[in-house]
Amino acid sequence: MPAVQNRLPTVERQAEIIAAAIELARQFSPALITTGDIATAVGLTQGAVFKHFQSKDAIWLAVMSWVREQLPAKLEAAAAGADVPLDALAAVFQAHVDFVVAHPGVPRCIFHELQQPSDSAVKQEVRALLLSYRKLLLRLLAGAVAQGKLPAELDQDAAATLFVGIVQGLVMQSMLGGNPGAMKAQSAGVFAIYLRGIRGAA
Amino acid sequence: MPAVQNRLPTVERQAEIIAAAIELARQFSPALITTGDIATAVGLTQGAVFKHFQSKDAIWLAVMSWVREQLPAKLEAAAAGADVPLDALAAVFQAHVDFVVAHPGVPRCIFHELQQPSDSAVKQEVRALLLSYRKLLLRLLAGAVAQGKLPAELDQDAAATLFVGIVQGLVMQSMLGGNPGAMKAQSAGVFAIYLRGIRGAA
DNA sequence: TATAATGGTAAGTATTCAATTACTTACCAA
DNA sequence: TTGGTAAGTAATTGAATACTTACCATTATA
Repeated sequence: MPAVQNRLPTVERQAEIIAAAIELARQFSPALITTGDIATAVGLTQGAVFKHFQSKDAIWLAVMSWVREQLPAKLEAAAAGADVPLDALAAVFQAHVDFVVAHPGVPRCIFHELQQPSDSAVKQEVRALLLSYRKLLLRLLAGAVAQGKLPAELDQDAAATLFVGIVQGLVMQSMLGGNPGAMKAQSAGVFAIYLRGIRGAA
Repeated sequence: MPAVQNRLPTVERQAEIIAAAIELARQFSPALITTGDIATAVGLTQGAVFKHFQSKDAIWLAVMSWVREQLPAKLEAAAAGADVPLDALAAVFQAHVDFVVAHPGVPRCIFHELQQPSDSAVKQEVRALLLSYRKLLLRLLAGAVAQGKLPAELDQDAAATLFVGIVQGLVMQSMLGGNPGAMKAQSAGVFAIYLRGIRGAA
């Protein structure tokens, strides 16, 4: 019967819950995060969570929606800030690394969703995210080829796949070590090799 | 009530359980695989599983031990079959892709373990696996540099990180599509870019 | 200022799942 | 044959966990 101090409108509370879920995912596997964990992180009782989300799944869906609204915007902004396509590629790479370092829980959520075999709404959100990522990369790669900065024989599909793979691989290896900050240290050297790879004549 | 037809010694039953767990992980997230699932896959009752493993965790530990005994052997064999270090690198890459295509459940188990933040015995097994992988790669890279096949200025650490990342990235993207076979199609183009990247002058 | 909606609590429900227990059956060596 | 051990079953236990319900306090509004 302690009176409620912090009564918040649903929209704000939802944002808090989403942030808490991402923050929890920094430390724990999303599979192990319970609605109770989220509730205490926000400072509510477990039941109160369901005043703002219909189900636990809806929370993760909202998390992915948040990512899908944040990350592409930052990547596009990074790309837009560069003059030539190759610089844009580097900027996008850096922006992605920065985002992951800032929100280490996000890749864990993505991995977690990818594990589900069924085509849940959440997984479709993830798929749409990676698809738009690929599209951005292909645009930049094609632009560089058009400007003669990359060889015309370049396998652009493979180059895009490799780009995404590099980031994902870095994330994975940083998760192994436990410190997402280590990503930044390795990212420069790794990207340099990538650049040489796509620039070198076929 | 039904008489037991198939009574097996623990060692064989353990092998069956390990195989069943890996096979189940092909379809379902390891987080969702229950001891009951494993039991019915093997054709036992749930309780019987615990005649062969002390805990559920012990099963996943055994799975990773199996991987740690299979995969490095195949990679080493692939490396040994090549004459020059650069061919060995390509062979190792191919062997790894083949292994993952043959056992798609394995990367899922690895991802799942990496999600656990604590230093469980299983995670240490994973860490040891990737460490020995890196060691093999660095050996091959250094060998190629010594023979003048790769530039002396090459950032070998970054090259090893990137190599592992490529495979992991491919796995991840194939999991997204749902068909692990797609990995093979992309692997050649991607590896070609990698090769150019490490071969190109710094 | 009365009232309805909202956001919260506390307690409960149904279910799932790892692990245990009590007991049975197959196998093997003496 | 027999007795011990290993490998199995069926049933149960206890702890989590997602979600619900009954109720209460705050807030906004008519």
